[in-house]
Amino acid sequence: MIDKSKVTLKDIAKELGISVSTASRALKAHPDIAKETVRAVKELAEKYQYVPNSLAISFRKKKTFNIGLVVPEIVHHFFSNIISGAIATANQSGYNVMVSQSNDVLQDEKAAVNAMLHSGVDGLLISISNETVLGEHIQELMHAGKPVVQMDKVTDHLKTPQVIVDDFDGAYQAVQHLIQNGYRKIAHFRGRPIVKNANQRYFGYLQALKDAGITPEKDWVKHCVQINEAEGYRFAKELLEGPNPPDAFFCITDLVALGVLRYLKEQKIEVPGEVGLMGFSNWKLAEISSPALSTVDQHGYEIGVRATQMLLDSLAGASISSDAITEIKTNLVIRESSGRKKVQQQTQEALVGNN
Amino acid sequence: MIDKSKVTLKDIAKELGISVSTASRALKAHPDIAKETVRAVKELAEKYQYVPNSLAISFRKKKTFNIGLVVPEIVHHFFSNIISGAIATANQSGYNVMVSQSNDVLQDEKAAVNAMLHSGVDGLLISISNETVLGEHIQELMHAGKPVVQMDKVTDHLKTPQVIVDDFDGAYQAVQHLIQNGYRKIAHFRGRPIVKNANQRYFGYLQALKDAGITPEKDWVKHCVQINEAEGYRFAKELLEGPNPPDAFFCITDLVALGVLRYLKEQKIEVPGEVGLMGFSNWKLAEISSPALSTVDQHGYEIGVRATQMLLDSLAGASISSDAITEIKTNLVIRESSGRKKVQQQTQEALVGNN
DNA sequence: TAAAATACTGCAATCGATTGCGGAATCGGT
DNA sequence: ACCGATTCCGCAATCGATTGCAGTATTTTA
Repeated sequence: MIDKSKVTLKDIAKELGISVSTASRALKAHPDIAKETVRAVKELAEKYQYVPNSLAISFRKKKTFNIGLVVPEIVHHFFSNIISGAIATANQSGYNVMVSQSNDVLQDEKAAVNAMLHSGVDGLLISISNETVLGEHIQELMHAGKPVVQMDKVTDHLKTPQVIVDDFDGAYQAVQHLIQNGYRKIAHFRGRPIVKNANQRYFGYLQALKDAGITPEKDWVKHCVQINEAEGYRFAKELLEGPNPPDAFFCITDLVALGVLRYLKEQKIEVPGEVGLMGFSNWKLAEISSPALSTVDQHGYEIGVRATQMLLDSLAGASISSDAITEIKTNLVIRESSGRKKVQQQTQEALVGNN
Repeated sequence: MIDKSKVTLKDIAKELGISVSTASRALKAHPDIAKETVRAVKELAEKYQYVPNSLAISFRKKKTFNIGLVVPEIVHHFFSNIISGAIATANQSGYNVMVSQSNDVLQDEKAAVNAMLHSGVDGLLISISNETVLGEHIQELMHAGKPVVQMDKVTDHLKTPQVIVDDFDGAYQAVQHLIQNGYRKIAHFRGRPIVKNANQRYFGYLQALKDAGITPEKDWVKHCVQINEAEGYRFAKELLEGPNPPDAFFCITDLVALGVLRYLKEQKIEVPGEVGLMGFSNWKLAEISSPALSTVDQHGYEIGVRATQMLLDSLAGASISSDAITEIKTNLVIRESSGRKKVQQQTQEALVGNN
């Protein structure tokens, strides 16, 4: 019942009494081959459902039509979107995608990258772990002639094209939006300083304040150790119970923002109105929460698409300059949590000229 | 700078003035080879960082150490957990995983499965699309001698091992839990009847009612056309505005439950207390919502792990009976939304004997 | 000392498809 | 009838690693 026996060129050649080389050429209608022979070979190939052995092709051409994809976490809205976009794009061009994750652990990332190198991927898409700095393991792969494209979490130590989120601009817009809605005492719960994205968002936050003539308040910037809901809750409580409470929060991620929101709701603080809130990433969570969370969409799917296109182009022979940086613009997703601040006496004048 | 030139056995053999075959045997310390030769070869291999060409090995052994994984959706909490578990398990055994998605479209699934077949995976893990019935494309792969394991969304038309969620029991427990907390008028927003999982959950719901001596009410079972938040909202509104409102909702998925919750909050209906609510799947959403949503965890990661283990075993030569069904038990995640019903006169007697 | 056993090593085929090159057959031209 | 051109096809090498088998030393045994 089992039909392991795949038809090979040899089988076809033998049945037709011709050589394997002729059969091979006939299948691609080489001009050297008589039309009649071509016809006969193609007919038999059709009849036997001949499919060239891809392993043999890979071996000979030194090309597998597989690309590798390594991200810190698969179970993560943003990254799974990247994966989805990458796979869709790769599949369209006849490539398959091998996926692995680093769990933000350098050792795991090395293992994953090595596994991919040895399994013979043609190229690699990677979003590096928080622990990765130099990326020698990735260098090694590049030395083997495999093109690499970095996505989102990148390091400049690797001379590869990058497809990244414009975190700076995303943060800038988010904070600007809060300001335009009347909030001026804006806190920021940021990520770890070794993560470039976290810094960019922080800088965007600062710039937006600066451009609005607002002096940033050191105490309102908190470093999240964990990026989770509890952390948002903790810092919100700390600041709002303190002597100098802010009137808005811009959080590194939606999850943190929802922690803030939980505290605000517990304290029966009106959101929006008394306090404004912005997240980042546009998780499903943000859409469902109540009030619905305003946030910044990073277009993960598109990042996957663009990065894969670059990789495929470079695989197709295009010479992509190794310092090409593609910045994908974010867009503001304005829902409820960032709505207009209720005007009170002491802030009324601050609103003049804004809209 | 680029070092495409990989060292081959031939290089090593030439440098040592021995034959390729000797070099090959030396590397695996074949008893025929003199210790001295073995030493020399291993030393040189080390020096040149010789790595056997995996493409050549694959070609010769007809084995790629790649497995395929096809799910309906990558960007989905449950499936991305499956993927994560599968990859972790496969990697541990030196396998890489090629991932693709069907988008619940049969054509896409066929394309994905064919792509994997042709790229030479050793086996396949699949969660079929809603449109897949017979799965001839998967049959084809099985005929080519590739083992297949089905996960979660399965069809009995394919004679493969299955690793599935015990949806019946999960639903049973969820509904039982609502009953134990005093709810008796329990509605169910179910999924499409062609999806086996949806039916199992429905049957579990019915059984739990029956075992508690509750007669199911036809009108309280609604078929979700889309599995989304709006659908939950819509049906909740319809039932609660109707003449015979239920006092609890068991939903096919957390997302639908959150739609219900939104309506309940809008109507200032107390949750829990007046109305109890259970979701299914344990998305991140459920944890964050307020009140936090009680739900059923499906252990996606473990499903990925178990299915992959079966596939690897069968790849390692173990004969897995083709009708082996591994049912992964769910577990109840009791949070807030299913809390005890407030006792009112007309239902008080119904609670006697329950706890 | 010759024969047999032992210890090493290499030749060549194999996996399946591709391709440079040379050879055979047919045809046309003179 | 002979020679060059054209048409069509196959041999053999190649990719890199593996392995059955045969062959050559070297040592042991009788």
